[in-house]
Amino acid sequence: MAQKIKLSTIAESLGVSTATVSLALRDSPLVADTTREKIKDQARALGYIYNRRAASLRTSRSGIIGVVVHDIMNPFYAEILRAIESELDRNRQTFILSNHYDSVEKQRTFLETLLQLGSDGVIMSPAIGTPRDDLLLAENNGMPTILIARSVPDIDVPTFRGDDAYGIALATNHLIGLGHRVIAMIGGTDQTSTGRDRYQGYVDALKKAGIEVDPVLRIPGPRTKQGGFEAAVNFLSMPQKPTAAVCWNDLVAIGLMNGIQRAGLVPGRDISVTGYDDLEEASIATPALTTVWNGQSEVGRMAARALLDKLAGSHAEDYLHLIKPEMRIRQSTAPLHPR
Amino acid sequence: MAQKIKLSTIAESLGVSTATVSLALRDSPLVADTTREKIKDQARALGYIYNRRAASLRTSRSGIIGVVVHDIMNPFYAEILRAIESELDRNRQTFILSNHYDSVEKQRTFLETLLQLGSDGVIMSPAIGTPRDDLLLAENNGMPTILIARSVPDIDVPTFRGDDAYGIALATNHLIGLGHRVIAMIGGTDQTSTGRDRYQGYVDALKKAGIEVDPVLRIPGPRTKQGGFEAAVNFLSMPQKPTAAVCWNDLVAIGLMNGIQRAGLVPGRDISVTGYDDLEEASIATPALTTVWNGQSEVGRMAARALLDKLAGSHAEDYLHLIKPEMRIRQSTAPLHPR
DNA sequence: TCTGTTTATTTAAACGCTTTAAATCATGTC
DNA sequence: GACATGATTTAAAGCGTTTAAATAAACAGA
Repeated sequence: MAQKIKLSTIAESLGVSTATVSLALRDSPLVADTTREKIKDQARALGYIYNRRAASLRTSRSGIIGVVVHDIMNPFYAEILRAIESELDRNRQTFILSNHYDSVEKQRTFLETLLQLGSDGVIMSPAIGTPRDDLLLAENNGMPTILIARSVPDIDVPTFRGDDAYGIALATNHLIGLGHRVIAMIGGTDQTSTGRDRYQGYVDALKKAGIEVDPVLRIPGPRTKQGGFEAAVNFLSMPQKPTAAVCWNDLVAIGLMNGIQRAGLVPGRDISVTGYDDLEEASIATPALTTVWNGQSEVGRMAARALLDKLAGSHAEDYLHLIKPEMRIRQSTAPLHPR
Repeated sequence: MAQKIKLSTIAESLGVSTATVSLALRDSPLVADTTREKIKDQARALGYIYNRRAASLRTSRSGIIGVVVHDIMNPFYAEILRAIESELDRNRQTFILSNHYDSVEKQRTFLETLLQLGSDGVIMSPAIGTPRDDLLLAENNGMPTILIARSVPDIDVPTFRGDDAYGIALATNHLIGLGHRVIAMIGGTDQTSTGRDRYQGYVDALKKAGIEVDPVLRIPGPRTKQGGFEAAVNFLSMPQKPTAAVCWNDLVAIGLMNGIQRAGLVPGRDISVTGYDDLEEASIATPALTTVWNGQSEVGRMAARALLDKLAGSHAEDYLHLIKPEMRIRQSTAPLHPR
């Protein structure tokens, strides 16, 4: 790198003004075709690198979109991110990613960073306990915000997520239909809207079937394989002897199945297990996991689309967008075994 | 947002110059304590947001570090990223992430974006087939580069990765020690340095034990669970009747074990399987996976550290840093069964 | 009171780009 | 040849920071 090539370097070498060069490189119709070609060739020849900071300082558009989720390592979010990435890529936006691990502080720090960088907008799955001010921090500073996966009551921010109550009811009804009566619900928390909705979906489905709801059968816990794995002991030693488990998500379900196998039982025969999300992994688990598709790809795609539209100036009127989950029946659930 | 608060807004409201404000906010000893306090209070009161683009335009330091890997959804990279994240966080650097999915074009586009944004440096696990020019694209434009996980021959760029040949030899020797003689190697490619090293480690271990190497026993394939799962059919129908498999990584091993179970056999009893990486998941798989720890956390931490040091001006002399893998023996391997 | 030092603050010039009004050029018409 | 018209090009004013150099203020020593 001999020396920094900038617009003026090109301009001087060609005897035109920087204005012309700037215009030419961005295909403005104001500059003559021949000039444009000459300029583009020269730019290439000199190895010109567009300086976005300078441009963005001038235009106050950065081409950067921030994305915050709980944990990108969690395949559920990873699948959403994949969809966001592909949509943003198509629109030549750079995206900056961060985990908040449900730390409100880490989330705020990240939002502040985005503000400092002049991010054009942000897509976030808010950390548990996010104060209202933080949620609006971006929006109030001119950075449009879209929520995904988790929603916040009474807030006018576009939100995209699966219909949890409906989805869990699908899974619960499936088990009830197979004859199960003692059904536990494993994993997750009741501190998020998602958590409350899911529990509600489970409760409603049981009630509608005339099955009494026993709060002891609700075993909250980490939303990970490890969490499901560790819940197995507790689950198997319950005096109520549940014959089936509705799990918070696929990870918990797979962990639970591993735990059940360790105990010498066969999931999908001795115990029925449902997952939630339908991760890529669900279909190759052993036994293949009966689960509920939670629309990750749709959530990601639609959220990104919504943000891009908003940036382009369009104004949507609806805030909450619920994606309808769908049942995926595989081998981890079976009719209640006569014992 | 009434109107943008900038340095000059604060300056005017306090009757000082913007220079003083700038200095004060960054704790320069050049400004008097009383003035500094006054300024900081005012900044907070007005809700001032530091404009990094402007600062970075001026200083040509952005505080941004780019990170490119094959696929952040792959837990192997995710574990590395976790370590990088925590190291960079500690040093208040923002990081921008991207997958290249082994597309040289996507990788180049990302590198160009980083250059445009004025990224301070880049940590990359180069895509298969990355041309030399691309590898040096960043470096040649003043953006220090660190390579991780994959290395490139004859190139003076600091590289951090596990010692693959040594690690795979560990796994292979472990199986040989258990009495296995027909050992397949499943998954992965021979197009990367990693691939060649791993195959070499496997071959060398076999040779050293006086076992003839049968190239048919090498089944390359995707480095995913799906890949391992699909390889099972092929693996189980081989005329050579392998009794053990050295897998490219844990994902392939877990997929393979799933496939073996589907066929009614029991991994860890009928067939011995080793993984590679020691992902969090390895220990909760059923059976718990015997594998080789590949130092993900170390690779990430050291790579980030090296980049930060380089940015701080220190000059390291060594280029290739090999992390020594370690054997983790669990239940997926067992002494050769008399049949 | 004057000079020299130290401390505190300000001035002014970048950093590299975009944008728009105004200037220049080329062309065609009468 | 004068003039209108349309096509190109350019000058200049920022965008919000940082920083070297200049200035001002305060203080001490003689």
